[in-house]
Order: sequence, then structure tokens, then C-alpha cells
Amino acid sequence: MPELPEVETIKRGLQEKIVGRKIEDVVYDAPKMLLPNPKTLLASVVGTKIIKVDRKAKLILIYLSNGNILVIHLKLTGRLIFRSKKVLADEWQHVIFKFEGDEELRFCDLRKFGFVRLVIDKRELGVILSEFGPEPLTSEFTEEKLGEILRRSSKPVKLVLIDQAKIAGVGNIYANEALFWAGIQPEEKGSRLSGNQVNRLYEALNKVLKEGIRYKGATESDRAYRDVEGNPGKFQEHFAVYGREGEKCVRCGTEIKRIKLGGRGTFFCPRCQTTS
DNA sequence: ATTGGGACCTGCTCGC
DNA sequence: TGCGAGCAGGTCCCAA
Repeated sequence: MPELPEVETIKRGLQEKIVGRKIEDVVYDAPKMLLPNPKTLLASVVGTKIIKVDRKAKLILIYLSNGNILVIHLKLTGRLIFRSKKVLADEWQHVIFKFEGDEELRFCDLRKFGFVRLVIDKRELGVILSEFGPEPLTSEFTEEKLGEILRRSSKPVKLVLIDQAKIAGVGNIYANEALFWAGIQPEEKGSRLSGNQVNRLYEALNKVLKEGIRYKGATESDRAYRDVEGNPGKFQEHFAVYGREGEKCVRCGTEIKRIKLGGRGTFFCPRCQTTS
């Protein structure tokens, strides 16, 4: 579910709500979501204060006063919802961080693929983060860099975009949308893109990621992404191709097609998106 | 070396 | 109405 814009929206919400709070307790009913294991994690977390919240790729990073860091991945259906302890339980809540005072943070996840991982220090965190490619919307990610990444890849361009080791944070929705706005067919090999296509793809990626953030993420179904207040995003109202198989292209009216690439649904306009 | 499939889980939607 | 197949925003692991 959550891709860069969704996780960024959650990060911003958490910065506002949980920084400075002291964690009084952690309760859970899904031990597999706590890494390396619940005992170790609880021992290091209970009693600490939250110093800082950050994001890298699709990971939420929560820095604690004892130097440890919590790394959270929401996978497909994870949510982090900040509530008063008095509010009725949320659907699928499995790990709850209880703060001193009236509030708590609920990690909800229908499919339980998500996890909270205890990371000991910045050195260990560095090892984890070094696996990721450049972060879009930062100075690390230039058009030249994107061109270099694509040139080195014989895979379909869409698979390059969602490969976290190559580019951080882009997932299925934003890859589909960016390729539409760039006018590139998803199966085209990265190495075959022209300079002009690379330029368009760079601009399109920036455009859709920024829009995703502006609309506070995309919520496709009622069991998917929510922000920290439990509200859905709005970017799904602006999808050009994702989930629109059989509907008309917003640009030329041609029917949107759906194929499978790397096992995942891939949507595109057969007329607007070409293979050069 | 790439690629394809299954696994991890749960629940909704669609076709028969 | 019931039932099975297919699908879902992510990622890891193994086999061909």
C-alpha cells in the first residue's frame, strides 16, 4: 500500500503528534510484527521518549531517547493511527504504543505483513538504509542519475522504477502514473529510453509524487491506507491509469489496458504510451 | 543473470 | 444464495 507519498504523509503527521512523548507501554497480539522479537523490542522501548521521526523510502524511522531507532514498514495494508486511549479499537490493530497521558499510537494491519524493527544505533540503521537507491524529490535524485540507472538496466522500465535498490520509495501506483504522464510503455527496456524520454520520466515522477503528497496519499479501498488521524487520502481521485482498466484515457479516450509485469497489475494507455 | 512463482495473511468482488 | 478463483499499494526466497 503505502508508497513514498503515503509514508511521507504519515511521517508528517507523526512529527506533529508523537515527538517528545514518552512510551509507557507496548501491547500487541501479533508477535511476528515485532522484530527481532517482542521481548527484546519492549525491553528497549518502554520508558524512552521519542526524539525525532523521519522517513527513508517506504520506511518510517522513529528515533528514541536511548539511541535506539524503530524502523516501521507498513507493507500493503499497514496503518499508524494516533488516538485517544478512550476511542474504540480500530480495525486490525495489532501493536499499540501507549504514551504517558491520554494518547496512543495504533499499528493496524489487516494482512499482518508490516513490522516494527528495533535497530540498535545509527550504524546499524546505516546498513539498512544503504540498500536503497536515491530518494526522489531530494538532491540525490537528478535527471542524470535517473538516466544512468535506466541505461544500466535491461529490465522493463516499470520494474526499474519499483526496484527499491535503484530508486527509493516508488511503488506500483506511482510507477504506473509516472509512465503514463511520460508517455512511455511500461514494458520498454530501461536501456532503450531516449534522452527525451528520460527527461519526461524524471518530470513525471516528480509530478506524481508531489501530487500524491499534496493530496495526502491514495486510498483505493476501505481497508487500505489511512493517515495518522484515520482519514483516507485523495490522490485516487486523480489517477490517470491505475485501476482504470477498460475506462477511457483522460488524454485521448482510448481504453486503458491492463497487463501483468513482474506479477503485478500494470495499467497504461496503448495509444499515449509507446515503446519508442 | 533474469524472471516467474509462491509465501507471508486477510477479505472483498466477480463469475458461474 | 453459495463457492471458488482472482485480486490487492510490498518484499523475500527459491527454482528454472
